[in-house]
Amino acid sequence: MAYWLMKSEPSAYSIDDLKREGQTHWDGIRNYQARNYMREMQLGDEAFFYHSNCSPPGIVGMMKVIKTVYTDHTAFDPKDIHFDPKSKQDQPRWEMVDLAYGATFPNILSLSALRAEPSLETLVILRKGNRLSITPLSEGEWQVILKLAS
DNA sequence: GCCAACGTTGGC
DNA sequence: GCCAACGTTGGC
Repeated sequence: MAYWLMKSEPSAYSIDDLKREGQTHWDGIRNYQARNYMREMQLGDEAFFYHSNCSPPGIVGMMKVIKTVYTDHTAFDPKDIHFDPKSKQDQPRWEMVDLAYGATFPNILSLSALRAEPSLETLVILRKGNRLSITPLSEGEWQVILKLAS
């Protein structure tokens, strides 16, 4: 089973939103590498929910993959903020997965705390300027994150 | 295929 | 608001 890191701006969609709704479509991903990672996601995989572009940024909880990748229909909707005219009905360019709420950490695992952990120095989110909104985690990384979060 | 221009992300 | 990083686009 794999572990992932998935970012969202809480002003757009937060862990509290997910907790209230129980599950969600992870739509709006418009980055090829992130999409390709979603294609690798398997049922039962776990994902850490990272709040970005907020104060403080950090990992706030966990989710579980409950539906593997399928067409992101929001790309077809001209009124949707993530509309992409290059994604055609007969040849969709973008995809999404479904995730279920798992847990909210008792304390946010802040970016600064993650940075202070030497064993996480290669964690992709910590690389300055990295735009990837979805990244796979190595076993060493997710184990340390779980330990720090408990 | 190169590369400059441009847009987005996201921490600070 | 600033700015570094970096993905995307398009001319050639």
